[in-house]
Amino acid sequence: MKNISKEDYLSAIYKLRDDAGEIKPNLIAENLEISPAAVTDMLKKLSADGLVQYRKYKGIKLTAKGERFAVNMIRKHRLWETFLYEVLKMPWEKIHDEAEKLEHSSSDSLVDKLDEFLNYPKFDPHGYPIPDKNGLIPKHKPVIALSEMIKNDKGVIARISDFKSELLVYAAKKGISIGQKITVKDKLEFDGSVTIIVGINEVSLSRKIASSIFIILDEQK
Amino acid sequence: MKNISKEDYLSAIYKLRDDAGEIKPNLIAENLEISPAAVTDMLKKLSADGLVQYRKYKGIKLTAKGERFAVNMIRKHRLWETFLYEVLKMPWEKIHDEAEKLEHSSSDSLVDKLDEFLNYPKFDPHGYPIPDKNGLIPKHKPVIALSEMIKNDKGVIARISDFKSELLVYAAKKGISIGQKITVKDKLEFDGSVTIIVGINEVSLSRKIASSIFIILDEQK
DNA sequence: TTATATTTTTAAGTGAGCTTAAATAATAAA
DNA sequence: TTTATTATTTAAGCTCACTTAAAAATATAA
Repeated sequence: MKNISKEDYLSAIYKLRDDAGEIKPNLIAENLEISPAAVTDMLKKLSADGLVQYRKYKGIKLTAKGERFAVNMIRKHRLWETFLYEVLKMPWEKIHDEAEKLEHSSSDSLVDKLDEFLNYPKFDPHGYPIPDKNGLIPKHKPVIALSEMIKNDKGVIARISDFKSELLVYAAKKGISIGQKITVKDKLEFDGSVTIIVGINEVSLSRKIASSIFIILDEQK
Repeated sequence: MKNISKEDYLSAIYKLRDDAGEIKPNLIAENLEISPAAVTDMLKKLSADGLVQYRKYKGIKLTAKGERFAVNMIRKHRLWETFLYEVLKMPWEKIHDEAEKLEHSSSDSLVDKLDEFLNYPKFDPHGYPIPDKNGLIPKHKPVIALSEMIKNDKGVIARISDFKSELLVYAAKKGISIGQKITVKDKLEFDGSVTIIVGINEVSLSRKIASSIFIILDEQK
């Protein structure tokens, strides 16, 4: 496995697949910003390598081997993000793209050393769990998208999608960060936007943004 | 400049060029382990990009722009080596190859942060100088290859070539490391091998190995 | 100086991962 | 169920950094 490109496909499949563990070629194409034809091509190769289960026109699934590769890439990615943020103090919104490159350029043994140096962190700076060297993924308490919460719900911010760095800059500006307590003050059915109280601030967020922020709900009394 | 391959050519030219700053295509080909034809191809592209001065059948030189790129790559390489060795405690002989990959996958701003975190080191673990962010290269006291020393010469080990990891493992086993004091006990003209005293040990080294170890000579009394 | 050897360049071709365009299969709507 | 729409695959072709083999230039030796 010397190939950056295959690694990207496996990570993408892992991250984008549905609850049944399946995914359609188109979704991969959109996500990696390449043509569907390129995806078909690569799926044949990944299938030949025993990394995905692929039959023409059917949903695609990772094999156990493909899953191990994908989890390992995600481990590398999240450890590098943690390092860049916690140790090098790089800006929050830049670490995703840098880690994206580094994950392809570091051996397992290097990443294990990094894990040790960071003292085996369980979550990355965006709140995503970091698989350990055996592929075990730490469990959060269950989270719910902010967009799914209703008026007067309270909770703690657990995860913010790192897909768009814009979002991260915006969130930081509004005082939204992992571990913050929030309360839903209002929700508009009309456009799905929510108003929350975070710290001393009141912040309104569009449905799209709210669906990228995940919350651990407070226990019900 | 998104291209790993061009970066490799520039670093190689920088490292291998002669005292006049020139290099022959063949040397690049040998070093990168590719065909001379591939080198000709790439030289045309590098020349078109204004990175090397190239005319058919003539010696090759870096332009000022090419030099800046090369020095920047070397800065990245040596900072990553320092990090891997000093911080992650990776084995000495592995850091070169890991850094080789990382140097292509890290932005200037990431590497500047790394430099800061490492507290602006001046030399890497093999004793090579680390260019600063402006491309300035720290000066050692002048060094001489161990193979050039004569009987009874004394000095301090300043640099060990990191080209072959085998050499590094061997050197470590013999107690040879940066900063150690040595004395040349004997030198055989016959095969160029030298016997040195390092710490409490007496070690014999072939001419080839001795030519990869560089020494700061003691001041003459 | 001429002959020989070596180095470098040119020419033609390869594989990987992409592209666009056309063909085919699956899905959704009438 | 038929038709229209959308998703996927096939086919042909591109670019990049390489390869091998042959041709041309340069360097070395007789």
